[in-house]
Amino acid sequence: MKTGNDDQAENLLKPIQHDTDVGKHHSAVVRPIDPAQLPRMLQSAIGKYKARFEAERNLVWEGDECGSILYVIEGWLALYKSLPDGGVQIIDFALPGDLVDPSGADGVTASLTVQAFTDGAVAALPYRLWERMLHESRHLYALVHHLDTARGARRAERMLRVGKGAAEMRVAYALLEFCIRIDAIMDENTPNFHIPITQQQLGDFIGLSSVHVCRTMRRMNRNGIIEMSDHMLIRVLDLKALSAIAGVDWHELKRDILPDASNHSTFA
Amino acid sequence: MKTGNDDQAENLLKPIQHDTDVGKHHSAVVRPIDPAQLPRMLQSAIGKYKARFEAERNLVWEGDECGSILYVIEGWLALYKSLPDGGVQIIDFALPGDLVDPSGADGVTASLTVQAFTDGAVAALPYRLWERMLHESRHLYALVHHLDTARGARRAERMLRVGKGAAEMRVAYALLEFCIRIDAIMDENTPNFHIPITQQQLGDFIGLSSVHVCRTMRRMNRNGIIEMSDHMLIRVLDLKALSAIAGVDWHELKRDILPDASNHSTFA
DNA sequence: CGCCTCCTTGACTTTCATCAACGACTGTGG
DNA sequence: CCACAGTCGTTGATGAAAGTCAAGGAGGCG
Repeated sequence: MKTGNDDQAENLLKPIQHDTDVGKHHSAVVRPIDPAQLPRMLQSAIGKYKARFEAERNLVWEGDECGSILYVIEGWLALYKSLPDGGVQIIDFALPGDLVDPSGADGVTASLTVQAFTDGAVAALPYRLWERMLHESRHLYALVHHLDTARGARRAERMLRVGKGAAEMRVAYALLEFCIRIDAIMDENTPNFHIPITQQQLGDFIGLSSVHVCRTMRRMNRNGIIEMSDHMLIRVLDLKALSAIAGVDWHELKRDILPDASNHSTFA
Repeated sequence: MKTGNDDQAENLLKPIQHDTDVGKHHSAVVRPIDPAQLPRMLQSAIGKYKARFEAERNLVWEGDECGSILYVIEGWLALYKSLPDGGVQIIDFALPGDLVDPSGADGVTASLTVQAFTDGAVAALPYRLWERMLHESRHLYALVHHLDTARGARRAERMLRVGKGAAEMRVAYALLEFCIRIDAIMDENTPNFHIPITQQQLGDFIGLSSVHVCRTMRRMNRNGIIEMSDHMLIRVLDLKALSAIAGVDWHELKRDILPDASNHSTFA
């Protein structure tokens, strides 16, 4: 970006921090920030507000009123927006353990559509209840904030590639993102996972046509980087090459986008 | 997206809501959610942690450790990420009154770079302090959540257009987003505003080359839709046409992305 | 005045979308 | 068990949209 003073510039934040208050990042964690604890913490609310859904069902429509947070218990949800001309962009996927707040700035109107890509179940927690729960449990609040941060980083990472990356990079990145999020089975470092989406939908996720997604994946296949079978059962043969194409370092990416107990330093 | 049952499908959420708890969206607002109150609420913290910066200064670097939230007091900040090959994507701009949390999922590593585009000032509030403040004031928490939601909707709206929109749409949308965010002076419904960025940077914001941004804006100019002068002093002559190109309804867009006292229904 | 950054325009190239056709597979109903 | 329709993935041909390269012009600033 703007150049000319990168050398002389210091991280502005460092000098600002008043060490008495900051406490740096000492590792004295009070309670671990582990999203896996969410289901236990939400147990009673989940019991009360649980609802099953079927694949292809829309749970929320862009523009509708919406009074609840969704906690995904099981299944894949797609969050998407559409253009007047019919174009669709999937903003994000919500996987089990994720929270979805569809509302926009007014707090009641959904700013995107939430569609089920598989059968599954959610707990639809009313905003009022949710706000109360967050306020009553600092630990819950910390967990949720952790998920928020991870989601933000994930979307930013994708926006970078949709905005500035070529088709290969977009596809490679998307595969790695899935890979990390679903914690793919690593068989001798060759991730192996299934994603319940079509190439068309993958295209809607990364801003490509289905045809171009197909071509790109085939090329990666021919180059021995990935293997596909049976409707998006992916096997990453060459994780290094795929990461290189995606412009990603596997560990850095995990650190940035994976909400996980082993991946959080807290200041609390 | 997937079709075939849109007609029969109901908004899943409605039946789930237990009305006793939901309370719908009754307009009995306890305290208005007004971001303009933030400076007052943060007064003492701002006083303690305020720091000035100059244009082109980087406040945070992607990958660095980072222990503070930034509250923007004055000036424009750009949040961007870069690719190994040098490509840059501006994820968002932070304007006065906005909050910036640069950290990724691990809570301490910045997932993006924060650069000043103008002179200005921030308050860099240490995470610990920030968390405590949020927990102690439900009202502050609600305000911050309001800002979060607006930011999310704003980024989703942009992602939709970067992913699926042509150059004209991306440019038109970006202009409208600026227009709304800076609350442009409306002279007989012709917004008039200055954005402190070059065409190159506008391109980095919406995934276009500077050359193409230029061409696109010139075309809009020739068509009598906008007027440009003096390095990005923009005058929107035909707001309707610009909105149509952007695929946006002015009021809906405001409702979705503008954090504002007049634009929030609360459940509290 | 000269330098520098930014905008502007033209010429050319590359990438990707679109259109179209076909094969593989799935489930369905006869 | 076999047509069948439907969806999805695959491939080729073609065209449009946007990137790149290059050169010039306008304004700001020392």
